[in-house]
Amino acid sequence: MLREDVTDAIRSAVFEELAAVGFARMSIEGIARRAGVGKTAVYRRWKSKLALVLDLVSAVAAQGLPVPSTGSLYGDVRALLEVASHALRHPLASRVIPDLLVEAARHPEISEAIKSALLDKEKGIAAAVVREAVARGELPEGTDPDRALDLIAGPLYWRLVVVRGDLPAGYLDDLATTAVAALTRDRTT
Amino acid sequence: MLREDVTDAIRSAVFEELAAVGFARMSIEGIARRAGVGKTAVYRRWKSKLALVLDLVSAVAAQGLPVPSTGSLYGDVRALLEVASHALRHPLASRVIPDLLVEAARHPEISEAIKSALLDKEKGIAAAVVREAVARGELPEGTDPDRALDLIAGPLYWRLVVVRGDLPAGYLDDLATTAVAALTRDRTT
DNA sequence: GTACGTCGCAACGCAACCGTTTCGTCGTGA
DNA sequence: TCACGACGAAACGGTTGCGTTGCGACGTAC
Repeated sequence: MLREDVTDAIRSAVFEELAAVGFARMSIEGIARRAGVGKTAVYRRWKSKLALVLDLVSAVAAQGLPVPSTGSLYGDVRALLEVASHALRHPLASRVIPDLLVEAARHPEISEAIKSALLDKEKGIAAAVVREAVARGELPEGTDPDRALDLIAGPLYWRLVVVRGDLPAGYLDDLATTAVAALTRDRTT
Repeated sequence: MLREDVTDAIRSAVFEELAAVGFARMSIEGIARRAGVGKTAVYRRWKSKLALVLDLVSAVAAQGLPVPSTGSLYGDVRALLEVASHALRHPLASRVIPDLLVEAARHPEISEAIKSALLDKEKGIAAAVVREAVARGELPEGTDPDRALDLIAGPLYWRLVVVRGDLPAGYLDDLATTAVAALTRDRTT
């Protein structure tokens, strides 16, 4: 019977190592060292570096993302931004997420895992938020949820991850207001 | 006298290698191999992998970014999106840029280089576009150019780089219209 | 035509990591 | 009490890249 505390230590080490050096530089030896564990213990559980990371991603996926339902489009969007901004400012996650997104361009398995663990769920959430807003009459029928996600998540990701700028007080409120206005506005001209 | 054709071959190889395997996995041996050149030729010119990349980035920076001046805010924004979408869909640049942006989080020198070669220039362009729009009366005084850049570049970067989705016909027009509307709208409530 | 510097190539010793195997220890279940 | 299996540690041979060195070939400037 594999010891669960060892398994947990390895999982944490993978996360930390991923944040520290990135997927490309991450090594099994480094993970075992960080976890205070023999390489044997790692290889007994996973067969490769890739398998370790895929396991980590699907573990994150399993815990799911909260689906906001505040009763208003603004409230839902604001809640989405709140959650996303926390993730993108988490000291470890803020390094791991962009790193894996970039690696996904080179590894189909990572791409697939990230897609089903994160992007598809976000798309689903956006779709749900849009659907409810349409039902409430806040948005016109036929509103494109993918475009909605671009407008909601894009500016935040750009600022926090790409530019790595700060988040002034009230900025999330402003982004939410802006996104709602952009979605509400008739897409004419 | 160093042979210029060799220098050029190395520079190209760095760019291609960066796109193929990323900064983390890139090796001097791989670059020399790809350039069809001895390691000696590389070390005679640059002292490390980092120096090679910094040189590449500042070479890109030197050629500068076009500053749009179409006479209207929409025209300028649309032109910005056009240029950015080309860069982010270029088969090599679309891999190199996100990779270096992520590496920048780990290497202050890369961060600094990218910042002065790309981000600061983009901010400058956004500032110029906003300034002219204010002068024309299209935007209110005190419009935040950083926020403007978030709203213009964020959705596009999210779609092309993060989600790696497609770009439907008319999408850039729509993004430009949306961004202009978001900027124009009085930022109340 | 001679001298110099760059060229590609190959080899150097060193370090890190690969994935595997062996070993002695320890904890648990039968 | 005993057997079994997971544990950490260490070593294995092999691969890759490091940064350096020595080599003979080539080309150009003087």
